[in-house]
Formats: sequence, C-alpha cells, structure tokens
Amino acid sequence: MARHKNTQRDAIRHETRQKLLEATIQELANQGFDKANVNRIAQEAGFSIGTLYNYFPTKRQLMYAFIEETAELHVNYIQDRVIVEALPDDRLQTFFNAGFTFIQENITQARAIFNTLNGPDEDFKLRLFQAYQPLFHLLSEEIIESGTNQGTFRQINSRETANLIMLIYLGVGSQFNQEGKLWLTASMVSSFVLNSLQNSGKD
Amino acid sequence: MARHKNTQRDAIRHETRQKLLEATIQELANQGFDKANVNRIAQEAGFSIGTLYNYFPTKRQLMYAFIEETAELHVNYIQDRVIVEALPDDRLQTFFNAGFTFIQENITQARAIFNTLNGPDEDFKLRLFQAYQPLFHLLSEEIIESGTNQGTFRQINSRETANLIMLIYLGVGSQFNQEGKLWLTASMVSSFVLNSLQNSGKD
Amino acid sequence: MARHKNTQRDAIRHETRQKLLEATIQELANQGFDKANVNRIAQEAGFSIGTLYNYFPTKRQLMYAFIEETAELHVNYIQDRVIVEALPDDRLQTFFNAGFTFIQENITQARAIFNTLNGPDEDFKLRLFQAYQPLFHLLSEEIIESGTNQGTFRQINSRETANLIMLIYLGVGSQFNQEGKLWLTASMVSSFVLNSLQNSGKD
Amino acid sequence: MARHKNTQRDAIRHETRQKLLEATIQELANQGFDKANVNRIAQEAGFSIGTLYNYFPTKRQLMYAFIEETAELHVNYIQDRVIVEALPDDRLQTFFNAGFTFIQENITQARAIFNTLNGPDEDFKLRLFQAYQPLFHLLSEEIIESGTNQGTFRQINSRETANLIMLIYLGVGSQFNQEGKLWLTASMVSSFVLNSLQNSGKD
DNA sequence: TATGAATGAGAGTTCATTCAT
DNA sequence: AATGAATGAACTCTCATTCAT
Repeated sequence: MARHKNTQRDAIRHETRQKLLEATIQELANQGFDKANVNRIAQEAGFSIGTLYNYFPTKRQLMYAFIEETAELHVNYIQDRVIVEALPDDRLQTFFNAGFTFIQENITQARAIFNTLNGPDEDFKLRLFQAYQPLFHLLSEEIIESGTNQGTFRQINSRETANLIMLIYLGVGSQFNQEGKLWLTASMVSSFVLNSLQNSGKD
Repeated sequence: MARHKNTQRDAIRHETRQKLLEATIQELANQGFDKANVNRIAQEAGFSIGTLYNYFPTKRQLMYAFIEETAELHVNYIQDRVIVEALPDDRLQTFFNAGFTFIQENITQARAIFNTLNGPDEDFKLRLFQAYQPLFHLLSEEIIESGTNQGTFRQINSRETANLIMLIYLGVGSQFNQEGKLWLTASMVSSFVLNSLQNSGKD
Repeated sequence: MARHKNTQRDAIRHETRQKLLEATIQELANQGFDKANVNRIAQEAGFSIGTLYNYFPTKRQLMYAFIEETAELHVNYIQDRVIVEALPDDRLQTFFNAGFTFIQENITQARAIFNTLNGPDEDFKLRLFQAYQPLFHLLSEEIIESGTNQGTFRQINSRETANLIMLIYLGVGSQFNQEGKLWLTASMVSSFVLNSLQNSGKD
Repeated sequence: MARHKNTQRDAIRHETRQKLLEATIQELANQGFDKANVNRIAQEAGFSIGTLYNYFPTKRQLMYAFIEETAELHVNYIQDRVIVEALPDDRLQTFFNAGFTFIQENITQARAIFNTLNGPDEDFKLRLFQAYQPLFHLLSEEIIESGTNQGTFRQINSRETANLIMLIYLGVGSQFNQEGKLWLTASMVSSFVLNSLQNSGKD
C-alpha cells in the first residue's frame, strides 16, 4: 500500500511538473528568458511560487527542463518520420516537411525555443545544441553520408553541410508571422537544398 | 567666433556620442539587450549616467541608434565590394567574402547585432530588417535577377531566394567561437549556394 | 483547516495593508504627493519596498487607496451626525461641527487630503470629488432643498450653493496651524452661512 | 556713455528676466512646483540653463520671484477697481467682479498661483500670504469695517470675516474647467456673501 | 507537500545644479 | 553675460528567491 501511495504521489508530482512546464512555455514564448517571470509562471500554472520552487530550484533550472523536454519532442517527431524513408532525397524532404509541420503545430514551443536559441546566453545555447544533437547526427549520417555513398549527392563535407542545413532549418523555422505562418515553404527550402546537394552532370 | 564655438561644441557632442555608442556595442555584445546595463555603459564610456541620458532619452533609443549606425557600416561595406563585380557568380561570392570579412573585423558589433537579431523583441527585429533592406535588395535585384536574366542561374523566385540567402548569411555569421573564428568558411557557403542556383544540364 | 488558514492569511494581508496605508497618511500629510517617497513609506510601515509593491502596484494606486479609505471615514462621520437632525438649520450647524471635529481628531488624514485636494493633479481631484459626492448630495438635497421647501431658507440654487458651502468647508478645514487648531471656528462659519441662507423679511 | 551702456544692459537684463518668468508661469500652470523643470523653463524661454541660473540662483528663488510678480499684478488689479467705489456693498461686488475677471484674463498665472497655494510647501504659502496681504487688508478695513461703521453691515469680526471671504474668493477662483470658465459666477458669490453681511431686520 | 508574504539588490530614469569656455 | 555639457543623488518599480506556517 505504501508503494501504491507513492505511485499516486508520483503521478501528482508529474502532473504538477507538467503544468508548470506548460506555463513556462507560454511565458517564454511571449517574453523570452530575461523577461520571463517565475511568479507569473506559477500563477498561470495555478500554483504558488513556493510550489514552483519545490519543483525547480532556480529559474534557470526551470528553463533547462523546458529546453530538454521540448527538444526531445521536436527531435523525436522529425526522427520518426525521416527514418522510415529509404532514399536520401526523400529523407531530406521529409526532414523539412516534418520539421516545419512540427513548428506549425507547436508554435508556442517553437517560438520559445527560437527566442532562446539565439540569445546571448551561452549556457542555453550549449544545452540546446546538445539537445538537438540527434538531428545533427541524423542529417550528417543518415541523410548526407548515405546520399554521398549512394552517389545521389555530390562529394561534400557531411558535418559542415549538416551544420549548414540545420542552420537553414532553424533559421527558416524562426521566421513566422504572428499567425504562425512560415515565410518560406518546406518545398521551396528543400528544393533549394536538394539542388545544391544533388550530383549534376557538370560537377 | 560664435560659429567657431558651435563647431567646437558639435565636435564635443559628436565625440561623446560616439564614446557612448562604442560602450554600448561592448555591452550589447556581451549581454544582449535585456541584460545590458545603462549605468555600466555610461561608466565604460567614461561618463555619468546623466550624460548618457542627455544623449539618448531611453535605453531603447540608445539601442536603436546603435543598430542603425552599425547596420549602415555593415551594409556599405558589403555593397561597395559587391557592386564593382560584373558577373552574378562573382557578386555572390563577393557577398559572402565581404560579409564574413566584415564580421571577422568587427566581431563585437557583429556579435551585438546577432544577439539582437533573434531576440524576442519585435521592435528590434523590425529596425534591423529595415536597416538591412539594402542588402536584401542587392541580393534580389543585382545578383539573383541579374543572374536569372543572363541565364547563369536557373529560374527561381528572387525574393524568396534572397530571403533564404540573407538568412544563411546571418545564420552562419552568428556562429563564431570565442576567438571570433567562423565555423563555416565563406567559400564553403558560397559554393553551397552557387551549386543550388546555377543552371545545370538536367534542370 | 484550509479555510482557517485562509482566514489567517487574510488577516495578515489586511493588517499589512493597513500599516502601509497608515504610513502613507503620515507621508502624504508631511510631503504631498510629489514629494512623498514610497521607500520611506514602506520603511515607516516596517516593511520592505517590495512588500509595498506587492500590495499596491504603483505609487499612484497607493494614493488612490488612501483617498478612498479616508474619504469614506470622513463622509460617514459627517453623514451619520447630520442625518439624525431634523431641522435644516441644525443640520447645517451639525455639518460644520461634525466636519471640523473630524478634522481636529484626524488631523493627519485631513492634512493629507487637503494637500492632495488642491494639487495640480487632475486625477486626484476627480477621485476626491467622487469620493466626496455623498457630502455634496447631503448638502444639496438633505439640507438646502429641504430648507427651501420648508421655507426656512430663501430660494436659492441648491447645487451651486452646495458647491460653495463644500468649498467653504474644505477651505476652512485646510487652514489649521501646526498644532491642528483651525483658524476659524465651526460656529463662526456656520453662522456666516446660515445668515446668508435664512429667509429675512427684506428678501 | 558708461551710464548709457548700463541702461541698455539693464534693459536687456530686464527683458531676459521677464522672458524667464513668463516661461515659468507656463510651466507652473501645467505642472505645479514639484514637476516643474527648470531646464525646460530655460528652453521654453529661449535661453540656456546657465543663463537662467545667472538670473535666479535656485529653482525656489525663481518661484518666489514668480509669486511676487504675479501677486502684485493680481492685487493691484483688484485694489485699483475696488477703491474707486464708495459704498461697501459696491466695493464687495467689485472685489469679486474684478477678481474673477482677472482670473479669466490671466488664467495661466491664476492656475499657477492656485496650484502653488494649497501645496504642502509652507514657505510658498507664507510668501503668498504676505503677497496677498494688501487684499486681506482691503477686505478687512476698506470693506467690512467701513460697512459695519456705516451700519450697512451687521456687527461682525472683520479679520475673521475677511479671512473667510478671501478663502471663498481663492476657492471659487481655483475652480475653473479646462477652458478657464469658472463654475460659479461673480454675482452668485457676491450675493451669497452680501446676504450674510447685510443688516436685516431680525438680527 | 504546498503556500504566499516578505525580501532587497538592482534596474531605468529624472533633473537641479555646476563650471569651464 | 551667456552657454550647455556634464554630474550623480534620488526616485519608482521589478522579480528571483526565502522561509515560517
């Protein structure tokens, strides 16, 4: 029974934690890290500030938790869809399709991530970089190298190119208007990138 | 003599203003807008806080002034070098060469601009966007359309592509390490982009 | 028990709020709005500045709260005593008697109100005007019109006269010396006003 | 010739001083003493802040000068018109007529004076009180006592009554709307006061 | 475990005043 | 006599964090 109680308690703890993180997303998306206000976050989540501090010892820890949770969702969403494709071309297109779809469907998180992404805080950047490593690896190994090996893509430094594509993805992904519509489409971007990667006769 | 006196006054005002803006650059590069501290800026510039506020009525106005001055330098530097080239290919290469050179040589300003660029503040973004309009125009009209007309580049939407290239430029430009070395080289990036733009047999 | 806890919390909040308002009264009485210092108010109340701002979001809101609380006390005090009198003459005398008594007994609040009353701030004036409306109504309807209808007072515009009497009351009320002694007595003032209002043979 | 030069210099000094005082009136009328800004006053007057400080050693001295100049105009205006009347009744009516006319015609000064009048600053009050002494004397000696001696007015303490009338005058005078229209008319107020003062059969 | 009253360092901004020219 | 650049104490307000209940 003690065990049962603990399970129940864990469930409550988990739920509270999630509510706090959701409120954090909203606040971060609207305000960015510096202007985000933990008192307001607690209030929006329906808890007292004391409770928030029972779950996250500092504002920074709260933000770290948010980054890691959101990045995991983001990464998994793309990875799951890319990996089922066989051809490098299709994988690249799926990368952008899935990525931009995720952004459109999770615009608040996306906004919060992108706000954080290019801020001056090196700690945040490092965390984000680490959290997005799987996508980097996906691009570098499962798409570019795979494509070069199969002769679909021209010879190219896979790490540098992955870096550049990742940058394009995040850059385009952060350019949405107030309604969350991206300025550039997935197809425009992926065709731009594919055109550069594909082996043409002349090269 | 009154005229002479005014000249002297103007010189003093100009010098003080410049010192304040230089200190602003440092602070912005290190801290970003929100954590930038006007008291520290004034002190670094060698003036009292009151003097700073005699020159710039709010922290925000100070930042605007910085943005406009720096963007103008940045834009002119690139424009002057691109426009003397005749061929679209060369212009594009020069765009990246000059751009990345400017960044390396003005790393503090660049860092400050990029810190600002992707922050959550829409006002700053708008100001930056406006200040960098000439580069956007340069890409769209003088490079891409020119190339498409001459048959060097494939048919492509010039505005969207300019947008994407600008994004790539600024994205790569903001990825430097502590010593100010860029992670990607101008030649790698411009060849990536050129490969995408150039007419190949197949297309 | 939760309920009990809430009751306790409410009591604490109320007490803190009152202490802050009391300190506000002191400060306003001594300094007027513009020179009133919120840090000093908080300190006098025995709290930190942060606590003050947890209770009142701006200096101005603090002053509004003070105005409304004090005006209510002031109005009730006079109203309660006037309304039990039957004759218009007695009511008018009671109006001044009670009013001046209240001032003598609450000299700090009175001083603060009068300091505020004629300051340059239109917002404060409006608030005060609204808060003192019941007294205005009391004079206009329950004293002057009542007196005119009964033939005790001569025919006279009740609203204008109420305005004038109110002005006299507040004007005399603000003329006290350092010890809080009024320069004019209630009986002198009420006999001056009654003499003007009462029907004489000649008019 | 030296003398002539000095005369010229004096004229310039006088003109500069007047311009500064005029700007002071505007500022005081709009802002009240505490929010009045000497830098702004100098600018509005068309001089540098340094020049203002050459003429008035402190903000406070500038305000004193303003008070004394304005009060003198105000007092003279009323006095000149009252003293030519023979009868106490007419003098009292003229007192209010002239007084309210002056206010309407010099609304900015009036506003500034009334803003100052009831502020918390005892020094200002004292200065104003002294500056308005002649009006007080006019009421007390030349109107009330004169009237009592002639039997026109009932027996009444002349100093207290003068005090009360002065208070009524200044109180009504400070109640104007944005366009400078008074809420009460001169005739309404003077008839109210006369009704109280005049000997009726019953008293 | 949850609460929320209280804290206080720190930030942006104002403005009377000084003084070298 | 006139100038205006420079000063800095003082002020309002913010918010991450603590801790007694």
